[in-house]
Amino acid sequence: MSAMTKAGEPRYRRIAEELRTAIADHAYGPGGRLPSEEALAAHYEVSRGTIRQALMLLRHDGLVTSRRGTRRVVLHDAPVQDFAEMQSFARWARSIGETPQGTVIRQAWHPSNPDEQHHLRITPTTPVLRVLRLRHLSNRPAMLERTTYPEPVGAIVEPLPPDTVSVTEHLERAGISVADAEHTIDLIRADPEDAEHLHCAVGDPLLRERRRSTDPAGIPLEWSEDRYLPGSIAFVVHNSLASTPLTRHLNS
Amino acid sequence: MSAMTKAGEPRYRRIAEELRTAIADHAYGPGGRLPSEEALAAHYEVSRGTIRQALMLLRHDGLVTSRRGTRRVVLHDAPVQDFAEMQSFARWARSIGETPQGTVIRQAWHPSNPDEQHHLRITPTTPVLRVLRLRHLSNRPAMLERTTYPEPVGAIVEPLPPDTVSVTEHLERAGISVADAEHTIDLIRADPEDAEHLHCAVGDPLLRERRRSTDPAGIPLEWSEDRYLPGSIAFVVHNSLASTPLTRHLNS
DNA sequence: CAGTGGTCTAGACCACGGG
DNA sequence: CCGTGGTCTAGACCACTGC
Repeated sequence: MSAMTKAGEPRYRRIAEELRTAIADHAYGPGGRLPSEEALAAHYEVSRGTIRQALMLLRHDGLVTSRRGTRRVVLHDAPVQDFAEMQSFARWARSIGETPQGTVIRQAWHPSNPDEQHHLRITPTTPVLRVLRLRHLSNRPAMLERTTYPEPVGAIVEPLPPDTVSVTEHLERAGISVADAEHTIDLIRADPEDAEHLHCAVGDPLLRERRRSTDPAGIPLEWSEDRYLPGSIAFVVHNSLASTPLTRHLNS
Repeated sequence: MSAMTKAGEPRYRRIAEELRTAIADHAYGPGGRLPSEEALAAHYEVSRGTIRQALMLLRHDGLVTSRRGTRRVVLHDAPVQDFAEMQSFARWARSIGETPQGTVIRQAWHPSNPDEQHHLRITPTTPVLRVLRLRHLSNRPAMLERTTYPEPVGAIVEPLPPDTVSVTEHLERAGISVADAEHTIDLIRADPEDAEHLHCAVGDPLLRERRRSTDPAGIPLEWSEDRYLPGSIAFVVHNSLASTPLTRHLNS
């Protein structure tokens, strides 16, 4: 929504946007049927292939079904949350009407440990920047973030003011953008450090999200372990036969 | 791996499978570069479009990168877990070498409550089948599952023996298959019923997964709330600019 | 049976990366 | 500058759904 449709955007993305809006405006459903691909192609004056690309986006977002033989069916209303919002705590907070804050508690360069070497795919000799950051949601502590950056990214993060609200947005301005991320979600107990900063008791349960982000070339940009106070957050995943990004693992 | 390449499978899927195997055999990387689309098209004797469909699959699984201007780069080794395994507790358990078990504790038809009506998209008058099921992993209690089925599915589930290991597989045999699912993951405290069956204390933290599954036409097949003992499980999500199924929500 | 989405082809041009 | 992937076209045939 908002931002005028950018001219530089590929045609199929703009069409997907229009369809999203139409669906959000209940032009078809839910439960309603979309026009056929043929009809959409005629309407937008593009080839069927382009329409299919647009529909693929809606499909992966769980907005419409797709079955051979039948018109596409509109599912529930749009969740409308994008990659940028998942990637950035600050952006997410703003999108739900909360005020994000961040405070760096500790930050220093260290020789990387084996765990970091594995996740960031670096060699043992390389130093990394470790940052401990407390995140607030509208003045209440919500999450404690332990992030490790490899050298080039760390060099950009290090000089930022300790109360920087969005590190991600600074990195983007520096030309560093995230293309992929892998998240592991489980439950953990607060250690003394967690307890101190999140104002909870040692041993209290926390929701843990470990995350590795990579750039478009597949080079790791950060390895982070975030611990959320319970009650403040839930993670929502959509998956389908078409794309299955969610897996279940034994905690080891 | 294993199963002979089915002839009925579309060409691009078979190619994706071959590429997966090649990657798993470290034919290129990790860090290595895939042949160009042009070269792959020539090798498999298909058009570039078909190759791109195959590569799209690997892309969504986070197996390879893709950037204009450069060859695709192989990322980490294959996670190899598919939709079927995420959808079925029994299949997942077997895939990690554990023995799954299930016991129905309670099962009965009820008039649907507003929550169920919303998630299953049914009218207030429709009855639903509520099932309380305890899941074991190699003889240890691992998860307590509260599932609600709408009428047609419930009618199939009801007569199953209480110790049925895989309900999903029975449904498939009856021609009912899941195409989409939405999962919400958060943290919750054990209530007396949880505590009794999971052999934990009331108030102990549990990892909760709420799930709605729908069939290819978008019709809800089940609404379930699963509570896992901590330490036994983690959820892993992969997302990218290309597809973002993961979102973060305020718990309300 | 007609209509629809799934697969596939053989081209084309462009935007970007890296030498 | 060249090679690469990203976008797009205009066709074709098939598999399936639902009448």
